[in-house]
Amino acid sequence: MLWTQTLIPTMKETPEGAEIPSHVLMLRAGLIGQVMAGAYTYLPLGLRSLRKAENIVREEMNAAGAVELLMPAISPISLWEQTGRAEAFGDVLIKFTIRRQNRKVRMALGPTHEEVITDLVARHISSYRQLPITLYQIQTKFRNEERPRFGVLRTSEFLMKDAYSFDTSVESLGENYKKMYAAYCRIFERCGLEYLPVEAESGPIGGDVSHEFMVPAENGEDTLLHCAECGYAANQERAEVGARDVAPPDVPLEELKKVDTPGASTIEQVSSFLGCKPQNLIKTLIYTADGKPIAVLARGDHEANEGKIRRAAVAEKLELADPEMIERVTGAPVGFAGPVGTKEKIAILADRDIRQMANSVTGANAADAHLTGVNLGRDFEVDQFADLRNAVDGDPCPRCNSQLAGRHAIEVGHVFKLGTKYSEALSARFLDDREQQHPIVMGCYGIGINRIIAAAIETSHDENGIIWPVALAPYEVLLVPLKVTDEQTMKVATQLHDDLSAAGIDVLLDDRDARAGVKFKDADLIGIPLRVVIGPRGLKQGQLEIKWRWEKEPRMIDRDGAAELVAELIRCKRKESDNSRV
RNA sequence: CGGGGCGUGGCGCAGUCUGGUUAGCGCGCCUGCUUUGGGAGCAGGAAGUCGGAGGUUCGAAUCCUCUCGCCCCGACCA
Repeated sequence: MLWTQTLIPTMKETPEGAEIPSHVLMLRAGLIGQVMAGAYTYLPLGLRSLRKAENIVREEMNAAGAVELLMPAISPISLWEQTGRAEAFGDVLIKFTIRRQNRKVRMALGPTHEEVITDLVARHISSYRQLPITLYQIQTKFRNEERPRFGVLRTSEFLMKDAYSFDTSVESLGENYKKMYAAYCRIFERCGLEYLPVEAESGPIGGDVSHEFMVPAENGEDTLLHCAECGYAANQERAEVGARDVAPPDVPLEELKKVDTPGASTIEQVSSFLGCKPQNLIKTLIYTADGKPIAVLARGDHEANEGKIRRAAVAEKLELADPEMIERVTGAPVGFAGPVGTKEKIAILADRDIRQMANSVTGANAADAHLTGVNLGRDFEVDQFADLRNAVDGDPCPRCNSQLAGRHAIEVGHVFKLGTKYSEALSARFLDDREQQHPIVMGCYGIGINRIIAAAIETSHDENGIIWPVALAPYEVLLVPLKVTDEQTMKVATQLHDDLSAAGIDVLLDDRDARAGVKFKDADLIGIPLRVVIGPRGLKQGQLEIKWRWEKEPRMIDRDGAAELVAELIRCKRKESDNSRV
C-alpha cells in the first residue's frame, strides 16, 4: 500500500479531550476518528489492526471447535421480555419502535445474544445427539453506556466475539469451558498481551466458575488483586481476603463515651469532625437479608462486599435497608447506626478485621451522636465473623502467606458458566437417550475486539507513539524512502514494496514528498514494527537501514537480498507470537 | 444521575473578567523560491454564521436566559 493512496491523518497535537495513551495515540496516529461520545470511525489503519485481532480470535475459535454464524443486531423486544432482561438491562438496552404498514414493531439492538441464540437452538436442536455444540459470532454490539469514556475502551457500540456452548450436562459444560479458557489464553498470547485470567463473580446463577481475562494497565477501569507468590488472581468483587493473625491490639482500653457529632453522618465527616482516622471507625450497615434486618460491621476505610455478605448471611436477596427500616431498627436516622445498643435486637455480622480494632468510633444509634472508645467483647458482641469486604492492595493472600497486590486492568474477555437460565426461559430442551427432557446447559464466552487493540496500545507505547506487536500491527513493514524525487531511491523502494507484498508481508510505502524528520516522526507514531529506510547515504554503499520499532539503533543491511531478509525477519516474529499454539 | 471543566478556520490555543476598527497566533493546507537523515526557511494565499436560539445594547466572541455538544471525577456497569 502506498501512503499517498490511503488515508492516514496523523496529528502533531493531541486533540482536546483525549487523555489516556490509547485514546491519544489512536487519534494522533490516524487509527480512529470520533463521531460522537462513545462512537468512533475506524480509519484504514485502525481497521486493519481490528481485523487482525478479529482474525486471530476467529482462527482460535475455529481451532477450538466452535462454529461461526452471524445473528442480526436487531431482535424483537419480546425475546428480551421473556428472560426478564429487558428490565434487567434497563436503559443500557437500546430499544426502539418502527412502523411497518399499520403496525408498530418494537425492537432492541443486541447488547449480547444469549436470547437470540438460545431461541435459535431451541428451534433446531432437540436431541442429545446434536450436542455438545459451541456457536459464535463476531459482531457489533450496542449498549447505551451511562458514560462512554476512555476512547475506544468504553463505547456505545463495539465489536465483540460472543460464543455460546450448549451441553447435556454440567460435566460436559466443564469440558467446553476448559476448551474456551485455553483458546482465550492462546488468543491473548498471540496478540502479544500481558494478560491475567482472574476469578470473577459469577453472579446469581449458581456458585459456578467465571473468569475474566484482564490486561493490567494503569488506566484500566477494573481492579484486580494478584498474588505474585502463588499466582492467585481475582477481580476486586470476587477476591477473598486471607485471614490475619487475630491477636487483638495490645492497648489500654478507653472508656466508652458518647459525643455529639451534629450533622456528621458519613465516615469522612465523622473522622474529620472528631479528628480521627477512618481506620478507627466501625461502619455499621443495615441490610435486609430476605426481608430480615441484619447489621454488618466493617472498618471505616473498607468497602462492604454485598456478594460476600449475602453468602455469609445465607440469603437469597440482600439489599441495603431503606431509611424507615434503619430508623426502626437502630432508633436513629441513617448515618448514626452502631453495634452498641440497637433499638431492636438484630443479628450482627462483622468483617474479620473488626477483631483487631480497639477504642473505635461508631454511631450511637441516636441522631447527631457517635460513641468513642468502643470495644468488642466489652461493649458489643458479634454473632458471626466473616470476610465481608472488598480486598485491597496489601491484604493477605487467601491461598498462601504472601500479600495481594491491587492493580488496575482492562477486561478483554470473560468466560462464564450460564447453566440453564436462558434455556429454561426460552424452552431450549433436549431429549436424552432415555427419552427424558432436560434444559440445555449453557456457557457464554465474550471478547471485546476493540479492547484488544486499546489494551495493546495502552501497554505498549513510548513518548513517540505506538509500539505494535507484529500480530496486531496494521502493517508489518514500513518503507521510508527519504527522497521520493530521486529515481534510484524510488526504484529500490517500489521494488521492495512489490517483492514484500508478493511474499505475503503487509507493507506500507511512505511515498509522501516530505522531509525525513516528518516521516520518521510519523513512523514512530503509527508504530509499524519494522522500519526500512531507503536513503542516499546507504544507497551509495548498496545498503538499506532497518530498525525494529522497539529498538533504539538501526542497522544496515545489503540492498541485494533485502526483500528476502526482511520477509524472513517478519516470518520469525510471526512465529514467535504464534508459539503459544501447541 | 451528582460534581467539575471546555466549545473561536482541519488540529492546538489567545482574546471573554473590563462590550467598541477589517477576530488573532502556532501547526496543517495551496502557490513560488531556497532547503533536504528526526516535525525546514522566506514570500504570497485560501479557509471562521466565535456550538445554537433568544434577549440587553447605538454596538456582543465578550453581558443575560435557555439550549446542544464534548471531556474528566463519582455513582452505575447483564
